[in-house]
Amino acid sequence: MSKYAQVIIDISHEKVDRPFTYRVPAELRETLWPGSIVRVPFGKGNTIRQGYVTALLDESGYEDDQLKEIADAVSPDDPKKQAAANQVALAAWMKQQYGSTMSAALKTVLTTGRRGTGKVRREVELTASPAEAKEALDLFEKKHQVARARLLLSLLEVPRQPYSLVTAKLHITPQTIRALEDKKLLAVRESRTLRDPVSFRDGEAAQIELNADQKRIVAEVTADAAAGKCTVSLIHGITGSGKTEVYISIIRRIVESGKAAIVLIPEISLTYQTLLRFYRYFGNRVSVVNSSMTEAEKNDQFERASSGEIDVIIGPRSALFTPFPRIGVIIIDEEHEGSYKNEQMPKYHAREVAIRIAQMHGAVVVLGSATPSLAAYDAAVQGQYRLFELTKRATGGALARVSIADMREELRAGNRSILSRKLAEKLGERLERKEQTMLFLNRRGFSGFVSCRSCGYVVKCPHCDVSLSLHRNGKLVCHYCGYEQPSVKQCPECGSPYIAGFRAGTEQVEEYLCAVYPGARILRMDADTTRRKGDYERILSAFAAEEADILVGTQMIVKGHDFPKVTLVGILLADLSLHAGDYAAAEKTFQLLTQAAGRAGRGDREGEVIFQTYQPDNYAILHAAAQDYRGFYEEEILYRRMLRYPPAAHMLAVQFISPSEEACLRRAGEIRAFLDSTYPGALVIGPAAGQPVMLRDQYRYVIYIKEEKYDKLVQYKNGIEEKNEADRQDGNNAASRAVTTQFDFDPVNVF
DNA sequence: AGCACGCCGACT
DNA sequence: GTCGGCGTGCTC
Repeated sequence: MSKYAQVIIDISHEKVDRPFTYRVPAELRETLWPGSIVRVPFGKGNTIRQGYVTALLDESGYEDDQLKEIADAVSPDDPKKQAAANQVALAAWMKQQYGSTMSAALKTVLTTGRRGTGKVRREVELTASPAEAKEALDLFEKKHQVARARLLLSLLEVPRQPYSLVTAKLHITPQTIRALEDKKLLAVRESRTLRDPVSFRDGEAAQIELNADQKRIVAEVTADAAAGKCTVSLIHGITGSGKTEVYISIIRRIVESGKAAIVLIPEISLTYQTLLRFYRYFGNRVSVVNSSMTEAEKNDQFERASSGEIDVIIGPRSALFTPFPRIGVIIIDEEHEGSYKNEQMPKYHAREVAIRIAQMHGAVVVLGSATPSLAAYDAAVQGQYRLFELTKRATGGALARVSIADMREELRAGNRSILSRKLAEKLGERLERKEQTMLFLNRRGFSGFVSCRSCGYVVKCPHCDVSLSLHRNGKLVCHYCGYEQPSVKQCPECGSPYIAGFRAGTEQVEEYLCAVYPGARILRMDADTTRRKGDYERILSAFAAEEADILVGTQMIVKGHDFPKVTLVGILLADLSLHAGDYAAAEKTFQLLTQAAGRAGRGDREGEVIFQTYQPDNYAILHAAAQDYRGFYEEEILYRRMLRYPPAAHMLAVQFISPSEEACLRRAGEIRAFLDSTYPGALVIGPAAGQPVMLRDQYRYVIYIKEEKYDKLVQYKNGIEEKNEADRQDGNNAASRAVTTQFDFDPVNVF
């Protein structure tokens, strides 16, 4: 019905990345909708270009003769085009929901080479011989043709360069490239092939045996899917309870009904074994994307998906945007993982976007985890998601025995070493019995909190109830509100002088172990020892092959492989992740401890787990030791409700980034004042310094807003965007131009 | 991204 | 002067 349409032109350039208003011809008024692909005249020459309708309007705000008319619409029943249009509508939603530019949202959603016929990779290649090129270069320099000379000189150094790099970094216009192309000095190459990343195949269509609990989940989820109900199901299943079999069974039914499936897995966690399982059931109808693939390779998989060549895609976060014509189910494995939150600009959460996509396609969403995120579990408890519990190990076998070692007592007894007496004793036994041990240092989120080694007291922010972080300047700082106080010399609780920041490194642990157990074979795994590609797999498979007795590492040892010979797992300092200085520290700790505990006793022998801690009464540690998720949830949700942290409320981080600290801080203050005066009811915190305050020569400050309703936060975000725009128009506000604003809804990492 | 316009040095 | 190339700005 609408007479006007907002159209984003299909040109991937920031300068034209804004909606343009066009008149809608009468014959298209019924068929256009947001997300339609149209062809429009654009620019001085009125060249016909593809565009995406983002909104329909009744009023344009322009005179009719100022506007051009849409030429035509791309056939809306072409499934490929429809998939692309869906992606654009999704991008529009993400822009609104997460506060990014439309170009960033489109870039995320559409990936590269979206032109159908695909200019996947354009490269400029020097075709002339060096002698010819030098001759031409001399000529250009003599004629003061600086752009041509610059390009040729650069190509003499690196003969083959990406087209985009040449135009962007070298400031070369396409005309210059074309001119040199005409002179036969260079050529523009385009490459595009569809590769299949899967190099193995076996046609074995194995049968899956499901127990009653698993069958129930499959039946209920597929019934929802068949009925077109867009439900979200959370499978809370302990390690080894057979979640993958459930996923595969659900996908099989969905695929039989002619729809596609997306399986999200955390970055790097896809093991070869899991992949093999999927291939066994879906053969060449399944594909993978991962971070080690090139853009072109990933794009090929997306192409295969949109043309109906495959039904199932497995991949990280970004696999969400696979342009299947009809999606039936989206599965998110290890749903609690932090890598589902995008840290780039639109800072979206895969869970939320998956639900949105499912609504667009009439699909179901399945979340699975042994330690669900509080957000997902709370939604399930509230009745927004279906909740399924898998409490039995499908393979049988008992859970490990967990005990807690009180490090305060060790200090009292004069033991100042890294290992408690109990862990040292058990470790000795394992070495004697030729069994393996994993020692785990949960440094994730470690931010230098200060605690008392005598009584376990931790210095916290009086306003935010999170641990204060010790900074280089000796001050204790809150990550949320910026509160500062000098460090303490004596424990305010018990008066002990043994109060200090922790220094913790896997290297020190390794050295210590070498000294105490000279005969033991020790492997270390952390960021240092896994620099190069393949290091990660190599260390884990060496340990699996029993080439070492002890594996010391950070959280990266918690995931992946099964080690049947591991009968002892020691968490060296459970407190480390407990005081990360963000509200989710207890949740992350519970997850890490539970997963680490799950590493012990995967074989036929019973496993043992020891948590070392200065806070043996902490609820996250106690519930993890008891392997009681529900108990942990009940207690943690109270804390979140009390302090209005997600998921009890929502939080928006407004981040300010600028090369000038003064401008950055001033802008943060201005926005804070703007929020206080425009939205008097809003709970605004900060500004606080980013962590670290300077990154890549840019200063970073942040303010937080807490609010019950997510929609309210979106309103505040829109308000800030409008103010930025208004200040920019005024031109007299330097801060609004020199300072970039970014939004992060329900942040998972401190900024 | 691609097109027009205006500026600037080189040469009839 | 004018020719031609390069940078800049604009595109509903």
